Amino acid sequence: MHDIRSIRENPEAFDAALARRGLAPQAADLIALDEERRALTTQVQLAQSRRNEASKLIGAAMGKGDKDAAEALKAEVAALKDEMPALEARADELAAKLKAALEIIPNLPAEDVPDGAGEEENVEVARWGTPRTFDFTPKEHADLAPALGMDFETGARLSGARFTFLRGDMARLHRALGQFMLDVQTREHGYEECNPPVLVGDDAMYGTDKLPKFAEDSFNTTNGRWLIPTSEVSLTASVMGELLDESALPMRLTALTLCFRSEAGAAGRDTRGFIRQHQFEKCELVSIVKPEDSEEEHDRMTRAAETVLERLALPYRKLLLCTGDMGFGARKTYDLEVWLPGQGAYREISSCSNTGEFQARRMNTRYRVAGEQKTTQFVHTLNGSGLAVGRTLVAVIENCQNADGSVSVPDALLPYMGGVTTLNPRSS
RNA sequence: GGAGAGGUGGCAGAGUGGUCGAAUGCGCCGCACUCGAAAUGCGGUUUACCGGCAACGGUAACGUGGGUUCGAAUCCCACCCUCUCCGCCA
Repeated sequence: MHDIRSIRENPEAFDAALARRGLAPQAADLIALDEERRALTTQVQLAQSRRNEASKLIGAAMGKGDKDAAEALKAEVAALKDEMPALEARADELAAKLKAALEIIPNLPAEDVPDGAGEEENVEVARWGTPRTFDFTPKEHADLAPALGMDFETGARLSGARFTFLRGDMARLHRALGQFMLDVQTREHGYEECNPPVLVGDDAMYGTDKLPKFAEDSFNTTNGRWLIPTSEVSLTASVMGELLDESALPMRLTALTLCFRSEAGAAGRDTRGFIRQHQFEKCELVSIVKPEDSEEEHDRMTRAAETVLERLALPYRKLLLCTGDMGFGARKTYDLEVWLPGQGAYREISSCSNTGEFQARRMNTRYRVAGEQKTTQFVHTLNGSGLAVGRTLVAVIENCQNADGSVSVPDALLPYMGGVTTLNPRSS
């Protein structure tokens, strides 16, 4: 959510930033709306002020037993009350209109974000690991994994397309990945392990900028709750509406949860395999920090995600997203893409974003600043995947496959596998 | 799901129609006393919005939303949440 005051103070900068996102200028319209709103607000407040004043006088007059004076004042207030509801309604309407306009405008890109129209213009900033050379033709996971317990048919039969049923060592490997990620983030990077609700109310979704614009991307229950598209929602909104003490920051939270996405806008994309599911697990990282710390925290968080890939010996590259490919709430985003030898391509496995105060404004999450004239300030929030478990499973399968169709368990996961070192094709 | 109690400032906790943004205590900040500290004393200490260069003035907020009233933390209605007991249940 944008601050109308900063738009008012610097409309050119606002429009210029929107232009970098490929959006038309809006500052003039917003400011006009806001001016009208403020004028109305002042009128309403003046009327209220007069009403309050008269009411106090009525009390005083009645105390003195001056009934006539009290009645005269009552008549004056009654007249005032005839015109007030219309003014108030108009002021509320304008405020709602302004809010409706502001809440669907995406965050402004940070200065160092490259301009670009789409993913082709993202900038690769780092590359780690060397893709393995195979002495056989590596298979795609969708071909290899069914024999190892990744049961697409049963998933589809139970729930439809984009659902998968994992069995045996495949299910265990999936679990091992999740546990491993959680352990790395909690033990090595100082994130607090959380186990949040995956069903949340409108406020949590709104606060993390998933509503109102992206309602169709998530599943919504019949009694008005939402299945979280990512535990970014639960973790970030855990501080919704709070006035935090400065000593509570930085707050670093992680959770391994199911995530649910309708994939409404992805019809036909990645329909095969385990890459794009309606339900998947993700180890999420969320940081709540002071504004001056968010840039550095963004790098730290991205490193925390990279660490998991490096421990698993999975080659990856790091992209700085261009303005045209960034998500709605982000002011700057790094994507990590893992190498998939079966597909012969790098595929997104993590996305780490700094939203600045964009979400904090929506959630109304502030902290107390010691010794400042302005005593409260919005926090900055960041979120990142550390990592998406399902896609990591895909990456392990493709990178660690053997000629006989088996998959070797990465060393880092052995402590979690109860003696299983290789996933072997089932005989049936 | 049923019955009862309750939701007030950073925390605890008064307040049942006007002078209440709200007593008191704790916490926090400043000052005094002290070599220093503790204790004690004095003063200060909610947030958002509107107007104003500012000083400051105004409006709103006592779980949320409506209503009654000249006037609501206080009365009425609905909803949400918490606690206790019962029922059910992983």
